Amino acid sequence: MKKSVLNTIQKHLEGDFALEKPKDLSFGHYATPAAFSLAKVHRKSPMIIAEELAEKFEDEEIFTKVDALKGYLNFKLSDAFLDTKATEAILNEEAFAKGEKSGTILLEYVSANPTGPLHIGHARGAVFGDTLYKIGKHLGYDITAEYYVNDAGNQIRLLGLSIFLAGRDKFTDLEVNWPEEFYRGEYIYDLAETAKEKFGAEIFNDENSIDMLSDWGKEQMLDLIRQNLADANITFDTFVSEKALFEKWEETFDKLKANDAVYEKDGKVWLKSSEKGDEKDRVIVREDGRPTYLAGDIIYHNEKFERGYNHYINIWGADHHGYIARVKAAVEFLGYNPEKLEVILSQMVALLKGGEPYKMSKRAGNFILMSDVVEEVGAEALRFIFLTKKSDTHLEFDVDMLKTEDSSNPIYYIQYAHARINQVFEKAGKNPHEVVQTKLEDLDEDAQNLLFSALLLPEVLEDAFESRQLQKLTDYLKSLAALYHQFYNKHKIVGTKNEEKLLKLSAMVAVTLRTGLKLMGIEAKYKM
RNA sequence: GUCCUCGUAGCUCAGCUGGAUAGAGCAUCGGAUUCCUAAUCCGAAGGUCUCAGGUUCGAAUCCUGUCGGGGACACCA
Repeated sequence: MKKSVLNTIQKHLEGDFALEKPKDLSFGHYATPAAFSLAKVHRKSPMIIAEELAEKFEDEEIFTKVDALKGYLNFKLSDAFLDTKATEAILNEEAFAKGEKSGTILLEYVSANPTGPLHIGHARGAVFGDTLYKIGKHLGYDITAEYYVNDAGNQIRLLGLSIFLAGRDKFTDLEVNWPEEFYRGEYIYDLAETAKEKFGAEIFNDENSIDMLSDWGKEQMLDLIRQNLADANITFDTFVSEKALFEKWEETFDKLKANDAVYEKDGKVWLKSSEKGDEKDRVIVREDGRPTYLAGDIIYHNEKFERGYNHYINIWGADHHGYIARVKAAVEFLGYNPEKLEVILSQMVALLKGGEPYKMSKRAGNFILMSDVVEEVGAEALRFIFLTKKSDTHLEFDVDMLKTEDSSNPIYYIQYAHARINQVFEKAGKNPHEVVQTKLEDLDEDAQNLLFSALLLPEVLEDAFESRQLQKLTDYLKSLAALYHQFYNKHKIVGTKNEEKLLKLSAMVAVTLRTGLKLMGIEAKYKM
């Protein structure tokens, strides 16, 4: 819709101009302040320029009215144009708001260490990533959703050790010397219990079983993580193992050396990241020859770029902020364009319950499990609440609020609008396809505004995706639902002389709500 | 200390590539149901957009600074 408008305006207006929403829909559907900037060039008043411009649009069919007001140029779309768009959408719902974008994107998100279940902070990145994925695909991008499994390094051994000690504590009489660092939390004891059933309690007598428990525990945790994700309607295309990637370390290291990216000092190997915008150089191989975590990420990003995507998006926790510069530096040293790598930070989530704050900690046992929250409020409410806020701002919400089934819970508000529409059709004894050929003409202002709003989904989706601000979609759906509720309260539909028109209008609203919800991983309700 | 972020209604937040009278939800108060679901709607009240400068036709929006909250500054992942 916006595209048609832009094309038409371009016929009469040269150069760049901003197309925006008028303050008030009664002014028109679209507006441009172009006359203000032209005023400078032509040394004429913006009012006069706007009026001259308005006249040029008199013969355009998609507009019924183009007028100048206080220097703004306001465009009002014709009923026939809006009707055509609505008819297309209702007849071919699957294609509604689909875009024609092209290009491949590798989207990496969650990538939580397989050392424990997902917590509420992971859930935010997961929901954001999954929704970005769904919307991007709808717009036409070829996107791959990838999970980077950190299955190498200390933390996996720590997992094995933690299980081992928990088993020793629970199933043997041996004394347990708890080290400074280990994984706490009930799930470790659950794992020890399962391990006992599977391997026998005697494994807890032998420290040699720690390695085995590490590998086994990691697999268990990955299964659990996959399950946590699936419970929130989140799936991935690919899982990439850090451990497996280390086979390519020599090869990647040689490439860095060939590109003069590293040097040796104090027995360690350093990446010259400060040459590429990082604060300082970073160690990538320790004195004892073990590569650091950064080395793993360098291999991974080299491998990612070898796969040849057009664009790369990583969704990281906000605590990884300082990590961006060094990874980008590495990418550049590897001979790739670091601008193709985009990092989206997902900020902390503060969870409240009954107004009391929860404190989260990843290592300690008192973090809030994603699965607990999903169980408590449902996957859909969780997804929705995470999507109502920008990913890079702190989010605070109270689980008690999400448990209520009234207007303080925004998802019910939208669902209710959708269910209402279905109810109206039931009362009328018709279905959308029976009324789709009715022409939407001579609508009153309320109906026209509602129709226009329902047709905005394509541009909202594009805006939300390109700006990575998915709250634009939730905001839009909330306001569309509000418009429908208002309309419903004000205008009777069933049994009126405008019944067919208003049913078609309702059907259009339902298509938009349903499509928008679907892209957020939420199924529209037909009855409540 | 350096860097990054945020600061808008009582609360949680939109708005920020400069543009028309700064918005929503919640909470508060008042009202609407013989009529398609009142899980809704209508109305009222609520603001020095942290503060101070600057840029210009125009600043919540951009710049500088200030104060306040949060975060990052590993050979841990």
